[in-house]
Amino acid sequence: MARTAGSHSDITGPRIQRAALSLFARQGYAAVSMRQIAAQVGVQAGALYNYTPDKQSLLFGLMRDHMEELLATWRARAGSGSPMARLEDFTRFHIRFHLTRPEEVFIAYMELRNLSPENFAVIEGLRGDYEDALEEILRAGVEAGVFDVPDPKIATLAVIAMLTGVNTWYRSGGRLSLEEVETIYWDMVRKAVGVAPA
Amino acid sequence: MARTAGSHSDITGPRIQRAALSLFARQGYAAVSMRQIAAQVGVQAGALYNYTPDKQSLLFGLMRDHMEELLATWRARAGSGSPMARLEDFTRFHIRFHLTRPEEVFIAYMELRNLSPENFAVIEGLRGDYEDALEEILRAGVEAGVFDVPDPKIATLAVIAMLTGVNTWYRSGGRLSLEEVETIYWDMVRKAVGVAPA
DNA sequence: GTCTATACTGCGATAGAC
DNA sequence: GTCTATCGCAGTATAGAC
Repeated sequence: MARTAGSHSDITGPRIQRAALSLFARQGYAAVSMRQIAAQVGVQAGALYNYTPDKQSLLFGLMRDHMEELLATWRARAGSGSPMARLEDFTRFHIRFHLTRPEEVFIAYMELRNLSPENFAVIEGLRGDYEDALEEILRAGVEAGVFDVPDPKIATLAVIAMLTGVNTWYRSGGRLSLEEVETIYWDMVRKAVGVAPA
Repeated sequence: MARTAGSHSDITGPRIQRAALSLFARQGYAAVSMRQIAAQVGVQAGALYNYTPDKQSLLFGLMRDHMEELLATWRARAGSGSPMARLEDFTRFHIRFHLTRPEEVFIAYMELRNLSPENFAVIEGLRGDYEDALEEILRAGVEAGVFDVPDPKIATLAVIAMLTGVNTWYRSGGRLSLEEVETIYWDMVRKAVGVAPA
C-alpha cells in the first residue's frame, strides 16, 4: 500500500481512541488534557483535531460505542428459554461483559455528567434500552409465577447495580475466577427475585 | 449578598464547604475552579485560602467528614439483636442515610481517584470499616444458620452496591416514599442472603 | 496528515494593601 | 478577613508551513 511518508490515518484514529479511553478511565475526563492524549499517541496536540472535532466528541464516541456494543452483544445472545434460564444468562453475560471491559464501564458510569445535554440523552436512552431487557425478563418470570418481585423496575435497577459493582473490586488473577464470581452472584440474584422461603 | 467590611470567619468556612460540596457533586472536582466556589460564596478566590490550604484539602475534608459521620451514626445505632434484625436495620439505615445526603454520597464514590495517595488511603480505610460492619452481621447469620452466603465478603460488597444504587434513581416526591423504598430493598436483601427455596 | 507556533482563556496559588 | 493584582503555567482549539 503506497502511502505518503508520515501518513498514518488508518492507525492513528484507533490509537487516539484507545489513549483517550485509558486516560479518561484513570484520571477522569476533566483532568485529562488533549496534550496528554497526543503525547500517549505520539503526535502533537493539534494533530488530534484531524480525527475528532473536539474533546467532547471523543468522550461521547467512547461511551456510545460501548453502550451500543453492550446492547448488540446481548441482543445477539438473548435466547427465548424460561425466565429463570434467561435471568441466569443475563446475570452471567452482564458480569462477563463488564469485567472484560473495565475502562469502558468506568467511563460509562463516571463521566455521564461531562456529556453535553444532547449527548447525555443519547447515552441515557441506550442505558434505558439495556435496563428494559432485564425488566422484561423479570416481568415474564412474575407472570409465570417463578419470580416474586414487588416492583420489577426497581428490581431491575437493584440487580444491575449489584452486578456492576463487581467491577469495583474484581481483579483478574485474584482469589476467584470469573466463573466462580458469576456463580456467586447468580446465587444471590436468583434468590433475591425468587419466592421467599417459608 | 451585601457584604460589609469586617470578619465573617464563623460563617464563611461552612459556606465554602457547602459551595464546594454542591459544585463538586454537580460538575466533578476537576471541572470546578476555586473561582467558581468563591463566586458561589460571594468572596474573591484568594479569600478561600484563609480557610483551606488548597483545593485538594477541600475535597478530602468533605469526604472524610462524610465517611466519619456515616460510621459514627451507624455505630451509635447498631444494636445487638438477631442477625436478621441487625441486617434489616443496616439495610434501612444505609438507604436512609445515603438518600438524605445525595451530594456527599456522589462525591464519596466518584472522586476517589482525585484524592492524593495519602488521602485516598484514609478514605479507603473508613470505607473498609463500614464494610466490615455489614460483613460481621452476615458472618453471624451464617454461623447461626439463618443466612446462606457462600462468600460473606462478596455478599457484603454486593449488598452495599445494590443499596447505594438507590441514589442513582430515587427522587423525593416521586412514585415511592422512602419507607416504601426501604421495604422493597429489604425484601431483596433478606431473600438474597437467605436460604434458597426448594 | 502532521508539524510548529500561537491566540485566547482560565487555572491554582500567593503578595501586599486595607 | 477580604480585597486587588499578579505570577507561572496549562487548557482547547486554530492557522499555515511542509
